[in-house]
Amino acid sequence: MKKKDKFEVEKAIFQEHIQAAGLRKTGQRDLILEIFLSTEEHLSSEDLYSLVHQKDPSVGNTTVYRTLKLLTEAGLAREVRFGDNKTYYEHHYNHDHHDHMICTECGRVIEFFSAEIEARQDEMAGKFGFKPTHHSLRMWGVCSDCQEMAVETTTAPSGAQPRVRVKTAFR
Amino acid sequence: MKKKDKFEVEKAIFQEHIQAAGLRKTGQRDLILEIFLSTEEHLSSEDLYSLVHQKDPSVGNTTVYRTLKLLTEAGLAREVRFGDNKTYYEHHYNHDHHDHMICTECGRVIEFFSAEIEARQDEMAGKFGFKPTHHSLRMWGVCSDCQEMAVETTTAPSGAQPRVRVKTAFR
DNA sequence: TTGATTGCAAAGCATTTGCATGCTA
DNA sequence: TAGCATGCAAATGCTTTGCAATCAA
Repeated sequence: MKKKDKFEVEKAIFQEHIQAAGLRKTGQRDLILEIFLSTEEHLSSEDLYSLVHQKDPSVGNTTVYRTLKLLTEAGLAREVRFGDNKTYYEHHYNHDHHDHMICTECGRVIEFFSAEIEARQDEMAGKFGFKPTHHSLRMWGVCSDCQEMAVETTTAPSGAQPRVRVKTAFR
Repeated sequence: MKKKDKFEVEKAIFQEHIQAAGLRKTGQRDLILEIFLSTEEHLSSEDLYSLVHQKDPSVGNTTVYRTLKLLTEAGLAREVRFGDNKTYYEHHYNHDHHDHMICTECGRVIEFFSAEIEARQDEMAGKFGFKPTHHSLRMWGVCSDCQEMAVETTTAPSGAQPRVRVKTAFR
């Protein structure tokens, strides 16, 4: 049996978006998409550009910007901002909605989700007759690792932590 | 009895901050603070600059930027971003913490507060051993006025709305 | 008098745009 | 072949910085 492409669904979505918009499939777009999908991190355009550049130095900066915008329109990527005046992109397709905690010491980003918070948000919107399309909740502070460092403890990270995906921005 | 300055407390705080940091009181800073305090809106540096410029055309753009930063440090102003890549400033002293709903049609900003959301946030942070210093919750969508416009109703805004302060950004 | 403050112009930075060339459909 | 895509350089837009002149303490 032929081995299936790990990202075939995402690629099909992109393909569909491309065609629906009367655009064209190109080697650059394919490469950028491939690398974006294989990187489970919050990437700035610059980050992605340097990864792409390693594989194919002929690809230009502008194309990465333009393609990221395309991926966002296609619903494959989502823009996020962490306060350093850069736009980061994260996977959007098949990824649950979540919010972010950003460590101001090390730049680590913790993704979390609270159904209760979401519910209260909708409730508040309803009170004002406001129809929300999307939202953004971010908390800045100090992550557990950086707190430990600050007090110079040697205690090993203890016990069962809640499930969390940790990523790093602020390169 | 002498009439008291409406903003004497804020001015005293600024004065104190100025002195504590070994800085100097100047006419420009006084004017900028005065105008900032008298404007109950979300102001970009450019907005504030043009207001200041009307009173005193000799004040420069840069000074407004620098002073807004100073006001933020002094705890009198708070930076907010609504997604148009500008930094807005709102009053911070003696103003309750709140979050924002931003109408993507007209730029109207609705301030709201939910103790429950705040509590859930702290709870989530606690789960991850994260010590939050501040946070930002924003919802984008369509405000009630713009929804009415969209469906071309002539119904007058009905009934008792929750207390809300409405401001406008995106000038 | 000393050193902070100011305004101007220039520089920064992330991102966008104009345009000639290249390439997909 | 038509016209979208690309890469480069230049342009943007907001914000910061360098610097000489000014001004507060």
